[in-house]
Amino acid sequence: MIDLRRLADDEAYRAGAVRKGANADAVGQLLDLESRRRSSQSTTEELRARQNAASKEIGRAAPEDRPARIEEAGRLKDELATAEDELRTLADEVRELALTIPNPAHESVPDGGEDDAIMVHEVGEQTEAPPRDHAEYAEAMGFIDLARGARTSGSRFAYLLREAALVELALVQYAMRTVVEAGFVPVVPPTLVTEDMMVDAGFFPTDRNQVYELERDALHLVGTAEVPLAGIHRQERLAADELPLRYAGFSSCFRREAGTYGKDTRGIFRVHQFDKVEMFSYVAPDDSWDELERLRELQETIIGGLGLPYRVVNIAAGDLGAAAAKKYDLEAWLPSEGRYREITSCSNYLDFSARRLDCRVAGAGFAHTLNGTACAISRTLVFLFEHGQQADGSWVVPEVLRPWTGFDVVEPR
RNA sequence: GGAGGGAUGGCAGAGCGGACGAAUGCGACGGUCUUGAAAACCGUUGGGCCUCCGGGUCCCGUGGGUUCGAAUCCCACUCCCUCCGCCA
Repeated sequence: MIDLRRLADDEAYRAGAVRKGANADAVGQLLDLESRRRSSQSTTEELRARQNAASKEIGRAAPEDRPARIEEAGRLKDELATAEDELRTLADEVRELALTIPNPAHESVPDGGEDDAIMVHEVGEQTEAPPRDHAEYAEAMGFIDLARGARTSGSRFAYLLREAALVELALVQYAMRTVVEAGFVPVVPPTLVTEDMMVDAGFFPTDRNQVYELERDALHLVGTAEVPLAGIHRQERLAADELPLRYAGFSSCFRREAGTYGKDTRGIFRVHQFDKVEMFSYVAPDDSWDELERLRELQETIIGGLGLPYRVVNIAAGDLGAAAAKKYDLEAWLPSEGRYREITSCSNYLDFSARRLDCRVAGAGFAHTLNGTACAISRTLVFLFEHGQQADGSWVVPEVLRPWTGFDVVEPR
């Protein structure tokens, strides 16, 4: 949720919102509504004060004086009801509009859209395309079965089989261990959440059509563990000395991928269901920019540790999600496409999400929240399938995963 | 799925239409006393929002309702506990 007071007072903040794609007219309309709401609140509270005082006097008054006083208080009550209706209407309008205003981009975020990200740095070599892309190779190896996945659940669902299923589990262990050693509390969170939780975590109303909904039970399948991790300290007051609080959630993730028809249709690059280890930090307001760099470094440790070449990019304002003030993507090199593709990302939400979550730091306003991917398993497998392919068709397991897989190489089939 | 019981301040727990933002105890903080500590005694001790900075307002699980007035009465919902059934 946008900081309305700051939106009114701070020109740079307002400009940051517009850089993110907020409609300047909508911002103006919102500020106007909010100022009317405030004045309506003052009027209403003044009326209520009079009504409260009148009622209290009745309790003190002599019995014979009461009827007249009750009548007078009744008149005030009607007047108050009108003012309350007006206030409620204004408050609803403010809230509805405020939810559509994105978190302003930080000054270090470049202008523009998808193609305007700035490269921060690059690690490893851009290798040549392997004989087979990940989809073809993984099907040939019996690692994934897309046809049967489609028969069971429709397009963009896959079976993960044989050694690949074990590698998936190894990736979970590897990512989880790395972040737990960095101080994150391991969590297996709920993956079905309420409507309120979706709103407070910042996904509704903006990303509603990406989310699977269980209408009968009024629950939603999360697209990322970020949602339930954001819920851990919802409506809580955190002590400054217990911060930062860092959590690593392992969960399945469900995404409708509406509007992506025809995009990334091969293999398991983009699927409706996948597993992911997600990092989430609650920090004091002054610490969030340092924390963003820390998340990025951890991601580099994890992706670099797997031996994947990658680069880090600073995402442009127009390509940021509503809640992010800044976002880094780690893009790994995908040999079959001859380009870098997103493998993880991390964002600083500042107090944007915490305001909706009503998560505060005692004496320091709202907490700042950040999140980042530790490892999105299916997506990571795509890269590992391509980079691990050998000339003889065998597939080599990254060294860091071997303690969990129990095998080093898978012979060609 | 069925039947009961419950939800009040950091915690425990009273209050069940009128000076209740809320007794009391514990805890925490400050002070007196003490070489220091404990004990004892005294005092302080939730938060949100608005503000013409005087103050005002809202919060006793949540949302409605009754009333001049609700922690207290009514309705709905949520969560927790106990028992029965079912189940991984």
